[in-house]
This record gives sequence, structure tokens and C-alpha cells, in this order.
Amino acid sequence: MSREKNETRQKILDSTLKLLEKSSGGKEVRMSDIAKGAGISRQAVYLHFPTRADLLIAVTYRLDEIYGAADRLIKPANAETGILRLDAYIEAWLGYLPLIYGVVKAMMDMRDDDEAANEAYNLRMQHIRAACETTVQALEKDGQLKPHLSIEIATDILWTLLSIPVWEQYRFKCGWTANECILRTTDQARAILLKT
Amino acid sequence: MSREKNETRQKILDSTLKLLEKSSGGKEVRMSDIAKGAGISRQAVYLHFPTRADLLIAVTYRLDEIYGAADRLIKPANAETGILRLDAYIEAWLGYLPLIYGVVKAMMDMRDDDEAANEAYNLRMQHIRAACETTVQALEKDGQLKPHLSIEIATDILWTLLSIPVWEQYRFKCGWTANECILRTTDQARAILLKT
DNA sequence: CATTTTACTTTACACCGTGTCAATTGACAC
DNA sequence: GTGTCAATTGACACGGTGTAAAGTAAAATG
Repeated sequence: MSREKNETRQKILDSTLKLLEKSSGGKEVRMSDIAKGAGISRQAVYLHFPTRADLLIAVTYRLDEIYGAADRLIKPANAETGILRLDAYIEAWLGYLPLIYGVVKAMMDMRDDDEAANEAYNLRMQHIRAACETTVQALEKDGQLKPHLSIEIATDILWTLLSIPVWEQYRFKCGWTANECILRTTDQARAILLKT
Repeated sequence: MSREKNETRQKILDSTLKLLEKSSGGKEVRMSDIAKGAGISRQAVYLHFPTRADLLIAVTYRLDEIYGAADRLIKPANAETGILRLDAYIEAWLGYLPLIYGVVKAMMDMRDDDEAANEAYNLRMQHIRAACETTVQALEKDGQLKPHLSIEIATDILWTLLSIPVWEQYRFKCGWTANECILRTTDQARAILLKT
């Protein structure tokens, strides 16, 4: 019955997750690798997920379950001041990102080929953007936002500063540690967004 | 004789360039499309360029010829002060980027599959980084660099601010115009790098 | 207990794009 | 008129995704 079905489904998700986490660059993780990791045949994977993109998308939801993304990213909303909230949000997000990076990377690689993966990625990025916007609004409310900086533009900037490609560049091209990324991104956000 | 050979080679490069410039996302430009555009057979393309990656790389050099990249990007070095030089460099680079974006994008898409394309891309990015570094050094020399900001870190930050993914996000996700990208990036660079 | 459903297996194949190979044609050069 | 060089045609291998069909084994159902 459907008991078994769900168990296998989980095995597939876990296998995918494990492979994506170690391999940098999601493209090298093939359906056959995933199947092997789950101990089933390649075709059986297609019984549960019609396409590779669907599987990847499902994995991202599994990720959030595992790491409790919601809790993590909501906590900063309790900060007392706008500035503290900004700091807390940057720390929360850039602390979470390394955990999910393998999977996110795989989705990014897939965007060019697959429209569904692209949509899924954009949706998730829009969530981030929304969080950036409320953070900026908190700054504005406190009168801390730099003059002549609209909420929209400030949101665009913060969103970009916290985007994955930026983090990738700091982390891997510039060789910053994950912690340095947090500290220096915080400094940058403050320098750009806050009035002096 | 080699006359003819070079003519066809140019036809291939021009065809590639034309196709890349219109199509966003370089992957959709196939070897057969390029051949068709050049009015020759697909195999003939391989007579001139052993792989797709080699062709793409050759196209980037052709681009620089066409638009005079060297001249454009050297001009800022004549600026009188460090700050003016920063402004001039940002304007020069972000003014040049839209012209070459189609090709650069194709190379970026190719990085995952092809090591040669990846190297070529990294090399070009290193050139940008070097230019960022001399720009930062000019600020430092003028005593304009924010205290406690090392040249290296400042270079990392400017380099990232001027990176293609950042520009892409502002341009296409945030809907900024090319000119807004220049102005607002300049503002950000000043806020982050300069002492107050 | 017999039957049907369900999860999965194996094998085979179509599709796409890159890259390779071999045989052939047409032009120009010496 | 022989050699050489650019390009052509047609066929094919490879890798990875996705489809399709037939078979198996076990559990659920009556």
C-alpha cells in the first residue's frame, strides 16, 4: 500500500540530498546516481517523480523541513529595533544558506534547461525578497533608512547583497569564511542603507 | 588558401555573435544554428573551432576588438583623484557590460559543462578584479579608503558589486535601467568604500 | 484461498545536442 | 594533371533524460 510508496519516496529524497550536498555543481548528480543511492532502479525514481526538475523541487521542501527554515527566518522579526532586525536577518539567512547551498546550486544549474525549476527558484527568491522588504520597512519606521533611498530600491539592494551569487563569490572566489561573509555583509548593508 | 579560411572563420564568429546577442541564455544557440547563420554546414564549423567552448572563447576576443574594450577600460586610469577614478571605472565597466552581455551569458551557461569555458571566464573575471584593485589602491593613496578596510577586502567588495550576476539581478529581476545600475552602483560603492 | 492491486524490476528505445570519421566534390596552384 | 585545401554529405558514437512494455513478488481484498 501507500506506506511503502512513501518510504521509497523518502529514500529517493534523502539519496538526492546526500549526493547534492557533497557534489558541488548539481549537474553531476544524475538520475541513475540518485537511484543507486536509494537502492532502487532508475525507472523507479520516475515512478515517484515525473522529471528531474520535480525531484529537485521536492528536495528543497524536504530541506526546509529538516532545517526548520521557517523558524530560523522568522526569529529576526522579534528584534527590538530596525537595525537589530537587519543584523539578525542577515545572520539568520547567511547562516542558513551554507546548509542548503548544494541543493540550491543544483536548482540554479537546472534553470537554463527547465522552466519548472526556474519558476521554483524564482518563487523562493521572492520569499527572500519579501523578507528583505519587511526588514527595510522596519528601518524606515525607526527613521534609520538613508534619506532619498526609497523602500523599493533599498529592498532591491539588500536582496541583491544577500543573493546566492554574491555569497558564492565572497565564499569561493574571494575565499571568505562563512562567518566573514556574515560580518562583512552586515557592514556593507549598514553602510549602504543606514543614515550616517 | 588561407584567405578563404579566414573569411569563413569570420562568418562563423559573426553568426555566433549575432545569435548570442538576440537570444538571452546562450544555451539555445546550437552549433547547427551557428552554421546555418554562417551559410555553411555544421561540420564545417568544427573545421575552424574544435569545440563549442573554443568558439565561444574566440567570440569574446572578437567582441573586445569590435567594441574596443581596452581603450574603454583604460581611460578611467587618467582620472585626477581616486574618487573620480572609482566613478569613471564603474561607469566604463557597467556601460560596456550591456554590449557584451549576450556572449558573456553564453560563457557563463557553459561553465558547468566545460572546463575550458570555465577557465576562460575566470581569466576575464580576474582582469576585472585587477582593475578593481588598482582603483582601490588609488583610493587608498588619496587616504579616502574607509579605515579598517584592507585593500584586499575592499577589492573583493568592489569586484563583487561589479560582477555580472549582481548586474543581472538589478537589471532583470529588479527592473533597473542600465543607467540606474550605474548611478546606484556608484552610490553603493561610495557608501561602502569611502570614509565618511 | 484466489484475485486484484501495488511497488518495483528489466530491457529496450526515442530524442537531443556534441563531437568524430570517411568518402566525395570543386577550386585554385604549380 | 597532380596535389592540396575548404567544404560537403551522411553516418555514427556517446551521455543523459524520459517513455513504454512485460514480468515479478508481495500485500490487500473478497
